[in-house]
Amino acid sequence: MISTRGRYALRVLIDLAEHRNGSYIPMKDIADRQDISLKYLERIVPVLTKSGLIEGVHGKGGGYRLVLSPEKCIVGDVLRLTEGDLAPVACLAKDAKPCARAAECRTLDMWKKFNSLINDFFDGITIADLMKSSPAAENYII
Amino acid sequence: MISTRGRYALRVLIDLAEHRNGSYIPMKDIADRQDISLKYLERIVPVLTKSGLIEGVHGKGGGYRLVLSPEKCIVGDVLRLTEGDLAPVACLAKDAKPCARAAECRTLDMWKKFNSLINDFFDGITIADLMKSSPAAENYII
DNA sequence: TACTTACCTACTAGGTAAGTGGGTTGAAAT
DNA sequence: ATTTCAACCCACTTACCTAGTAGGTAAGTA
Repeated sequence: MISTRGRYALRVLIDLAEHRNGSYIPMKDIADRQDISLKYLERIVPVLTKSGLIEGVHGKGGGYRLVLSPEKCIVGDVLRLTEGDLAPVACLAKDAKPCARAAECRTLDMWKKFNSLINDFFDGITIADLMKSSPAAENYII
Repeated sequence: MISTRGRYALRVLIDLAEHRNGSYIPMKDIADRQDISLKYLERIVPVLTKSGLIEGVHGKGGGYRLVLSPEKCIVGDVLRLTEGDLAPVACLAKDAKPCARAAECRTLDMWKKFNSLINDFFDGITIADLMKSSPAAENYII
């Protein structure tokens, strides 16, 4: 289940992309437009700044700006950053302790394939894909 | 994230399938073999009985037995039963209240496609696929 | 009657989600 | 220099969920 952290982060990036004009956009504007608590956004957004996806400047006239173009901004990266992990089961999480039953596990292979499916799906979508009427993964071949 | 409920349920069904000989298998045997708390399994399993996937008989010589053949036992059904829902976002859950922003949401389409991807993936796998060395979704075309 | 096994309800400890409140730091405008 | 604005940081809260455990009852067989 993708939590509000990941979903809100995506909406912030889409908003930044759609209102992109070179200047900085205050998070308060985005919070108002997206109808999300400003305080909560302030807790979510720093991870995007630290990873270099967006940049923020303090003070009057400040705010946030996309660093990458929307075409280069991968949804999978955003979700992995904000959600911590996209692993569908505990044993595939990045901090998981090795499972003693792995060798005999009948389901591990399925979880691994599902894990790849998830990551590949979101790595195939960019913020640019989500702008406008968002055909999104329209061209994802299934 | 698939919780232990869903994962344990699958392991119970695989165990039942692999030890299937017409008689009833006590949950204690499965709990021992799978190294899962019997008490916890007793809380998870009734939903499988109620939905008709397995049947349980009381008393000595009792236990559980698969009703369907492993080939007809769909992993997607098991997970939807035990996890309640496989929806990746709150707004697509079966008890979700309608979202006021749905018409203008740039991400809804992506979540819907992801939702289909998840359900289709698990609906394409049966308990029979998971038995033995479990090539699982080896033949799932991506 | 004794034993076994499914089945049921209530309870608990620990963790996570989704925020809120109250600040501090940094930069621009006055 | 001072005010103003906005990013940034940290502690806290409320509610809910996960992964169990405890203690039974119901139903069937030996």
